[in-house]
Amino acid sequence: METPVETTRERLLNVAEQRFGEGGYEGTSLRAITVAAAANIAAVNYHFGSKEALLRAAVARAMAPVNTERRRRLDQLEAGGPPTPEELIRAFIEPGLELVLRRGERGAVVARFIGRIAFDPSKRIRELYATESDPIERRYLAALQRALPQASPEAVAFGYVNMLGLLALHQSQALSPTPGAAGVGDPEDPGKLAENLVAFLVAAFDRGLRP
Amino acid sequence: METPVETTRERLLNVAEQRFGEGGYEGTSLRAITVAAAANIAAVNYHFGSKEALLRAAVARAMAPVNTERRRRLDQLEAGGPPTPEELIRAFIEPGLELVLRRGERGAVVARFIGRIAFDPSKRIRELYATESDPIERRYLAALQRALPQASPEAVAFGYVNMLGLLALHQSQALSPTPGAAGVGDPEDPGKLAENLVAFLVAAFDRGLRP
DNA sequence: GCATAGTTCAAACGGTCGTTTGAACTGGAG
DNA sequence: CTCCAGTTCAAACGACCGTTTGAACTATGC
Repeated sequence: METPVETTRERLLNVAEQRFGEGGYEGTSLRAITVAAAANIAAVNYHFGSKEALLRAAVARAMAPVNTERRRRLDQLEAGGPPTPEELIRAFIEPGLELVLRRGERGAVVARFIGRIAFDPSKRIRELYATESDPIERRYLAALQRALPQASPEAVAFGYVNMLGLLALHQSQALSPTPGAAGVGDPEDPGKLAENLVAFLVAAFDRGLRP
Repeated sequence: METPVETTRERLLNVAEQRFGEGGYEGTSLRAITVAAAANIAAVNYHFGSKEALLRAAVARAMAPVNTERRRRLDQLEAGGPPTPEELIRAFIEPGLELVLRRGERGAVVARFIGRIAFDPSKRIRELYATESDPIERRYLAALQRALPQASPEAVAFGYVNMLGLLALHQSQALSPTPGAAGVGDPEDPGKLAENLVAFLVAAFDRGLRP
């Protein structure tokens, strides 16, 4: 087969999601990224325009498969009867965990990167993440509301924020064993983490949302 | 009464928790802090020794009343019969939300700061937060395990991490209206947020932890 | 008044930051 | 071979970073 040579652009994106996920946006310098990517310092501005544009491109590339899978599952669910809360929660959580965690080291790097971005309280980064995942999130919110007609819109939004936050938490802890909290980010069986998280959230949604 | 003049040291701590909470540790410069505190740039190194030491001092000061209140509640609970999961969750969440949110703007600033620190995936900052809250957290973990004897230690730790994460999430969103998720960080009634969060977590702990 | 410990100050230290420049290289099209 | 658009490169830009210095100020005890 032909040799799939990594372009400078791809190497920059790979290293960016590794370093940004590890040290955060402000805590990672372009020089650290370009050195690790075996690229010239000017390459970032040539290919992306700025440091922030590199972040934006990395977020878009990392989120694309997750969003695609979520859309696919949501389509499939809504094609059948009205989905249950559990089905919706599963369709949201699993693409975020399995899809990246099942891909070994590289997948965990992507997960940590996504989690850290989704997590970040900084205004600029929050907006960046929001624009990337806004449309699909609206669909989930609406579907959740239909599945939980007895809950107020505020309660559904509250549950959704919590689901998003917990997913980001466990994503950002990929590659972080956190020995105090055993079994959480168990790299041996990411599916188990997904099951635990889904069960936790289903219980909270079903009985923990005040009307 | 005597005029309670704020010392330079206090002003630095006040501004530090505001700016660190807003822009993160790496994203906030000592110059920005000292200017806002009407102090000389050298004041930080004189009073604290370094930027990181300033962060450490700010974390310690902000967490102290929360930890004290948690200890007090835990003592009180354990003086009576064996506490229920709900009582334990309440004793953990409420000091983190009410104690700071009930104090107006300043309290919200402290909450955001604590939440952001507890939230931060960076190694150095995680360790800093851990040393500050480790002893009391061990007590909570042990008490939770006793209150949930049917759950495995891994499951209890998983629930605990989620509780910690959701508290940090809502703390860090103090001062952030997040219009999409209405009612979440409602500054008008922080007690309501505490109630919602406790109910959410109690349901998850009671029925969402796999054995 | 004077010494002294505590605090503040302007100024500068060496380093690193994101970004820009213009020349050098690359590989395919004409 | 020539040309040229695309890419890489070393070098430098001004700005800002955390930290240090040593002198100046302040207030208290003698």
